[in-house]
Amino acid sequence: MKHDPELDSIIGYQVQVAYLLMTADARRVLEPQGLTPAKLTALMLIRANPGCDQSALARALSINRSSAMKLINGLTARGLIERRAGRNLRTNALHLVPEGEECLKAMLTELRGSDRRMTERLDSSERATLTGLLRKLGPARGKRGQESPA
Amino acid sequence: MKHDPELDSIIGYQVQVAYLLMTADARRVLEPQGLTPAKLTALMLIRANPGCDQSALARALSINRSSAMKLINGLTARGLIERRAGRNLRTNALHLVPEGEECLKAMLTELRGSDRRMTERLDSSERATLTGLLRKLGPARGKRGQESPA
DNA sequence: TATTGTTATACTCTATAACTATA
DNA sequence: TATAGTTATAGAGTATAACAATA
Repeated sequence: MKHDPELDSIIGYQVQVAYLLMTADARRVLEPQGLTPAKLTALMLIRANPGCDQSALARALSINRSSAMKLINGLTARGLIERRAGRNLRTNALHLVPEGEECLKAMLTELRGSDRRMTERLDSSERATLTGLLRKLGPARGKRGQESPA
Repeated sequence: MKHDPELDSIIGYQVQVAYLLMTADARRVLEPQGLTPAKLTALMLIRANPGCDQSALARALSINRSSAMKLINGLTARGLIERRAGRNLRTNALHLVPEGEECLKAMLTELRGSDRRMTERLDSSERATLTGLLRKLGPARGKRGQESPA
């Protein structure tokens, strides 16, 4: 199958190709533990914000409350996190349980290994340049033009 | 919600953040036409390979035949492509219809506009550097180490 | 035998809408 | 009133398994 060269001039397409390449290997190493990048991100957020409630987690993940429910139910059923009593009677406080802490640490080690393999053709200067340029993506803010970052 | 700084050292995470940022705007501009990045990619492949069969398209998109069926059914129902008689009696030949050509051109214009907005903080030298570095991602090949790019 | 298109079925992730208890 | 958690339901997108027709 031929590939349309018109796509090569679209940065977003190049980013997508890179993303699919990187995420495929990340998913491969997380799979034995039944985790996905999204679930790992949730665990990281809970570790960084112990006691957070479900709605805050949902907002941080850009998903809605009911989607977060399924995610949290799954992580709870897997024995990685638990719901404790929250600040008041209508909120839950999310916490990693010890097995969740261990699992997360192990998965981060795997993920770093994957990341190292997938970036081994870049030297440390190139890595810094790449992450710097990636962070400059997104609409220019602060300009007096039309504001859209709603 | 705090964000774990450990993620910042993982290139794959930075790529994912950039991907989500870019794809969100791309989806926004494609949505009025009922298209997604995946559907647009399918249209591009069919345009670049007129008369290709469904299985070849599926392989190019890294999805299986039955997933490709749904995709092709959707694009056909939307009046963008059609199945014609193929090289033999068991293959279909996929082609864009005139409305599909027009729609694709319009969507590519929208997509380039989105891409320009999302990369406006990069000058042309930085864009070239970014795409060059993105293309260097992936496991090193050609080394005499363990071959895994199966 | 292997491949193409197809259908049936199921799983994951996401969403909306509505309900309840609480604030 | 507004918010947190929950449940039911639905829609994409993907997959596997099986089948008929054809190569």
